Amino acid sequence: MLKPAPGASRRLRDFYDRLVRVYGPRQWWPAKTPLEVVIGAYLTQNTAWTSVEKSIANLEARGLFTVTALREIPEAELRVLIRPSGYMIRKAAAIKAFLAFLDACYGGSIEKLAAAPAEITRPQLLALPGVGPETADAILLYALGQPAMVVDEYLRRVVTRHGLLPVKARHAEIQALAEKSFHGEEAASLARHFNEFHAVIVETGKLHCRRTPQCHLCPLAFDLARIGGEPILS
DNA sequence: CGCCAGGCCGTGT
DNA sequence: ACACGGCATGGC
Repeated sequence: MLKPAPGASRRLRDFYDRLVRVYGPRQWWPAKTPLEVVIGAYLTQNTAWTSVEKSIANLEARGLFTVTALREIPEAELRVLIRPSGYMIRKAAAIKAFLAFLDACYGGSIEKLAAAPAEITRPQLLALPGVGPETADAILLYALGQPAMVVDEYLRRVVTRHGLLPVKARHAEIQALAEKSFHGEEAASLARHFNEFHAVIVETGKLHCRRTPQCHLCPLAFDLARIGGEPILS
């Protein structure tokens, strides 16, 4: 088991607090309805949000942001509409699989899905094709309102490059560290913090270069590293 | 042009 | 158990 560095959860909490002070609060997901959050969560996998917006506009124009409409549109047509956001074959199949699951297990109702406990729904989501931990937790948090911490590539870069966790750290370990950073919070405010954390991480994501192995060596990250006039994680 | 984007999955060690 | 390549498209 890879151990976090001493004080890692407190340092990550400080980082979060400072990010919110500068970039937040966002209380977030750029979508109008829970169903639109779900679709967006699939479409944005390894894809720029600007590309996702084109697909969403296509779906919107066809009135497809209802369970009924999405259920009825042929998969081949769905592919064409989501083409701008890439991986159209996989993503169309995955979205169709979600609708089938929603129909089979929750009567086609997002509300019923949201009412079920995450201990049940998270494994169900993870069993769907095209749903890994980030997509599952994004759906749980932003579409279903449940306290699930979303761990993405940007957060991974932050915690590993600033030495909070070893570079080998697994997804679950990063998630555990992030959740521990909010230890002692009221259950109700947990979802609000998780929402805000992922929101500001995405907001500043471009500052964590893909190539540069050390944040403090990256010119862009250097700006981020001085949030509030002092090093964020040192 | 080449790299990157709010991952996930199948395959080979 | 883990590393690695493929998946599609568009923006910069």
